[in-house]
Amino acid sequence: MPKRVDHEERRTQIAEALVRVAGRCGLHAVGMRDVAAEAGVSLRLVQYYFQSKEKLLHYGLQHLAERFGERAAARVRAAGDDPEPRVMVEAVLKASLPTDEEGRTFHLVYTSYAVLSVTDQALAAQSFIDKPVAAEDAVTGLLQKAQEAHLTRPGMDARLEAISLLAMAAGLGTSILVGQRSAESAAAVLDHHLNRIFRGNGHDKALSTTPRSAPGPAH
Amino acid sequence: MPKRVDHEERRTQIAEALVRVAGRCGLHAVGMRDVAAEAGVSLRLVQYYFQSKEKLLHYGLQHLAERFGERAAARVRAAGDDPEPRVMVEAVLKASLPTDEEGRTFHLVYTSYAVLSVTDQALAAQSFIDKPVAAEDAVTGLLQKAQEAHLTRPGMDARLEAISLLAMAAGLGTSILVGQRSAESAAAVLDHHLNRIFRGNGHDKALSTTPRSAPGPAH
DNA sequence: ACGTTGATGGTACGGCTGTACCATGATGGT
DNA sequence: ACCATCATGGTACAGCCGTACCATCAACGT
Repeated sequence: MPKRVDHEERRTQIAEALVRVAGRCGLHAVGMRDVAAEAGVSLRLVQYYFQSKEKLLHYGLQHLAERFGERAAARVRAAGDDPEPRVMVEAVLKASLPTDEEGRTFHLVYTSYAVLSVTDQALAAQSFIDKPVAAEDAVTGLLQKAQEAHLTRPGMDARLEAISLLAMAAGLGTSILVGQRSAESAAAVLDHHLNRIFRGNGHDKALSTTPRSAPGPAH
Repeated sequence: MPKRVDHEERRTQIAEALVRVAGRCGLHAVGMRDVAAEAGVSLRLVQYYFQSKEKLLHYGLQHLAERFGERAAARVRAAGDDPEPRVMVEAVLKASLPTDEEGRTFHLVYTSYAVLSVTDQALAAQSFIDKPVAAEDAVTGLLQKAQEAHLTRPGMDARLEAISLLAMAAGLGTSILVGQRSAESAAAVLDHHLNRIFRGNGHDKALSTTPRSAPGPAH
C-alpha cells in the first residue's frame, strides 16, 4: 500500500479551505475547484475525500460549528480561572459577534448555511437545531447559576433572557456584517442588557464606555 | 409603434416573481429562466426589462424593501386609529417576524440579500444601510414619543431599546426560519421586552400566553 | 397606407460546474 | 520481488447559466 494518509486530517484541511473561501467570496460562490485550490490540492482529491459537493457542505457546516464552539470556549478560558458568570456570558456572546476576521467569517458562513438550510432539506436535517439549542442551554445554565448565587436582578427568567441575548447577538452580528453598525456599538448594546440582568457593578444605565477601574461597592 | 407597455408595471411583475421563486427555492438557486417562468413571460422579456441579472437582483431588493415597508405600515394601520405607541411598536416588530408565508419569504429573501451584499459590493452599495436605519429611527421615534407621554419605565434609552428590539426580532426571525423556535415563543419573547420597556398594563412578568381580554386600567 | 419603432419569441454560444472515468506513482504485506 | 491497493493527477462529459443575436408582430405618426 502507499503512504496511508489520515483521512480525517485531510478532510479537516479541505473543510477549512471551504470555510476560508466561503468567508471571502460567499458560500454561494464556492465551487469544488475553488476549495481545491484554496486547500492546495487537486480537484480530484476533494472528490476523493468527499464524494459529492453536498457531503462537502455537510461536513463543512459540522466543522464550522465545532470550530465556533472552540472559539467560544477559548474566549471563556481567556477570561481567567473561575470567572464571574457575567464575564462568561459576555465572552460567549461576544465570541459570536463578528469583531475580528475569524468572527466575521464565522457569522457570514454560518448565516449562509442557515439560509441554505431553509430550502435545502439535506442541510436542514443537520445541526441547525441541536447547536443553537446547546448554546441556549449553556447560557441559560450560566444565568441560572448566577441567579442562585443572587448575582442577578430579582425576577429574572433565565431561559427567556438567554434566548433574548443570543437572538440579539445574532441580529447585531448581521448588522455589523452588512456595515450598518460598528462592532463597538453592538458590544455596548449587549453590555447594557448584561447590566440590566446582572446586579451590582453600579447602575444599569449610562456607564457607557468608561470601564470602572474602581471596584464596585463590596458585594 | 406597437402597444406601449408600462415598463414599471412589468418590472414590478417580474420582480415579484423573483421574490416568489426566491422564497420557494432560495435566492442562490434562482436563475433568469426560473423568474421568467414564474412571471409567465419569456426569458427574453426578463432580459428586455432588466439588462442583466445584477440589475434584476438590484431591483428585486429595492422592491422587497418597499413591499416590506408597506406590510409593516398595513400592520400598524390594522391596529386601529391612533393606537398606543406600544401597539405600534409591537406591530412593526411582529411584521418582521416570519409568522405567515409572506413574512417567511420576506425574512428569508432579505437575509439572503444581506448575506450576498457582504461579498457582492454592487449590492452592498444599495439600501442595506438606509432601510434598517430608517426602521431604527422609526422605532426610536415611537419610543421617544411614548417616553414623553410617560408611558415607559423611567430611565429608558429609546434608541438603544429600538436597536435591541430590532436586532432581537431579526435574530428570532432567523431561528423561526430554520425551525429552531416557534413563531409563538418568539412573539412571547418580544412581548416580554415590550412589557419591560412600557409601564402599565400589568406586571412585566408571567403574563405568558393568555391574552387579557379585559381592558386594562383606564389609561 | 406605410414604414419606423417598441415589444416579444426563439435560439445559439461560451463558460462554468459537479461528476465520472482512466491513468499512475507509491508503498506495504507476503 | 512482486502485486494488490491506497492516494493522487489529469481530463472529458453532460448540463445549466447568463448573455447576445436574429426574427417577427403590432401599432402609431406622418
